[in-house]
Amino acid sequence: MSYKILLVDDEPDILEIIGYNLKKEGYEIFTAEDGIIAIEQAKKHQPHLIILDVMMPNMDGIEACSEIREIPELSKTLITFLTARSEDYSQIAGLDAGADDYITKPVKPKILLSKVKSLLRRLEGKKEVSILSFKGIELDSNKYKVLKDGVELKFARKEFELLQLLFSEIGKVFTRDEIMNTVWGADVFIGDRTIDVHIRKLREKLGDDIIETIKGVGYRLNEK
Amino acid sequence: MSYKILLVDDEPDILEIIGYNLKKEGYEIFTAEDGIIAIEQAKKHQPHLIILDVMMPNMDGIEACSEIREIPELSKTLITFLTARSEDYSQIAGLDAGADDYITKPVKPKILLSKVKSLLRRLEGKKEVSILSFKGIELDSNKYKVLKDGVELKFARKEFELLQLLFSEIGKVFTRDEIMNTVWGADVFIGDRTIDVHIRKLREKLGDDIIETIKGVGYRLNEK
DNA sequence: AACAACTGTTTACAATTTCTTAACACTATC
DNA sequence: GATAGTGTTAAGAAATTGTAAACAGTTGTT
Repeated sequence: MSYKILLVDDEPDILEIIGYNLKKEGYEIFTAEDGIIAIEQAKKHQPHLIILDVMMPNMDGIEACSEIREIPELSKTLITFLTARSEDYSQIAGLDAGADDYITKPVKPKILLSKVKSLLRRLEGKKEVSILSFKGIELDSNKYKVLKDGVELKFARKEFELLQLLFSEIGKVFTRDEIMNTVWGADVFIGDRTIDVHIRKLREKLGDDIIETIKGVGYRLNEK
Repeated sequence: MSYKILLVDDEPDILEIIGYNLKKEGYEIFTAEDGIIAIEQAKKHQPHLIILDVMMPNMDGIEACSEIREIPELSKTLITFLTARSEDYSQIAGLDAGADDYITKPVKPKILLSKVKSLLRRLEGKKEVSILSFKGIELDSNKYKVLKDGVELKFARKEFELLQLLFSEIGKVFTRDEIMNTVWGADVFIGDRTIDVHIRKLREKLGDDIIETIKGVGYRLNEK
C-alpha cells in the first residue's frame, strides 16, 4: 500500500523539492501552505504522515500539531516537524505538542527519506498480527510467506502483493483500478492483461476455486 | 558481572567527573562527546545504561535517544538524560523519546550513584540469555560469537551485525532499507552491492541454505 | 617503518528472476 | 451471435541479485 504524506510549508520551493523527492519514492503527496489549510487537508485525506514546518503564517506548526492531535480520526497519524537547526526549543516544544520526530533544515533529501521511512515503519509495527488465513491458506506479511495446507508456496513480489491485497479484505471485490493503484502505484501504467496474468499465476499456485472473477468489476476471494 | 555505562556529554569536565565517580564504584565506563559518536559506541559496546546529555552539538540527546531506541539489539538498554534544571521541556520530551529517567545538572555524585544503582537494579530482573539459535547456529550477542555445530566461526563486525539483525526475528524478511538503517545507520549511504557482498560472506561461512533471498523485497532466514 | 592480514566498499559484469506485452482463444451477457 | 471483457501462452525486456576482483583504510606485528 502506498502511504499518504501531507507536506506543510509556506515556501512553495520547499514543497516542490521535498514533494518531488517523496513522490519519486512512491508516496502520495498532499500539500498545504499554512496550518489552517493543513488541518483541512489532513481531515480530508487522512495522511499517514504530516511533515510540518514550524514557522508559518496564520497558524504555526506547533499550534497546528496540537490541533491535529485533538482530532480523533487522526490519532494514529505521525507528525514530524521541519525546523531550522537554531530553533532549539521548537524541537522540544514540538515533541511536547505531540510530534513524533523532527527534521532540521536545510533538508537533505536522503536524510529526509530515511527518516520518513523509519517513521512509517512504526506504522507497520502497529498493524496487528500479520498472519491472515483463508481456506487453508496462510499469508504472513512479515515473512513474505504463504502456506497452503502447511506447505510453503513461492510467490514473486507482485504476485505476493496482489494476493496480500485480496486477503486484506476477504470477499471484497477489488477493481482493476484499485489493484493497479495499490500493487503498482498511482503513476505506473500497465496493460490490462498484466493483471490477468498475475491473477492466473495465483490461480496456478492456489487452485482455481480461490479467486473469483466478477466480470466488469474485478476480483475477489471466493468465500463459497 | 560489571555493568557497562556509556556517558555522553560535550563537556570533557563532566565526562571526567562523572566517569571518575562511576569507575570508583566498579562500573565499566565508555564515553562519547556527541550523539553520533554515542550511537557508534552504543552499537559497539552494548552498554547497560546510557547517560545522555540533552544539549549537544551535531546530534542532541533527544535525537540520539530516539535513534538508539530504534536499534533492536539495544532495546533493553536503559537511557537517562542529563538536563539543566531549567530546561523543563527536555524532561518531558526526553521521556517521550524513550528515556527511562533523567538526572538534573548540576550533578551531585551521591544522587547520581543512587539513581544509577536504582536503574541498574531494573536490569537484574530482566537479564536474559541472549543466545539465539537456529539450524545449529548459535549467536551470542554479548560475546560477539557464533558457533555452527559447536565450532566457532569468525565474523567481521558488519557481518556479525547483519547476521544479528536477521536472527532478531527469525523468518522475517528484512528489506534493504531496514538492513541499511540498522546495520549502517540512517545517514550512511552505501551501494546496493555492498549488502549483497556481506550476505555472500555470511553464506560462505554458514552455507547457502540459511539465508534466503526474496527478490525485490529483501532477505530472511530460511525456516524450511 | 615495513609488512601482512583483515575489513568494508565499490566496480564491472554475469546470472537469474520477475514483469510485461503481444497475440490469440475463450466466454458470459445483452 | 456480436462484443466487451477475460484467460492463456510464450518470449523478450527489465529489474534485481550474485560474484570476483581491486582498492583504500585499519590493525596488529615484527
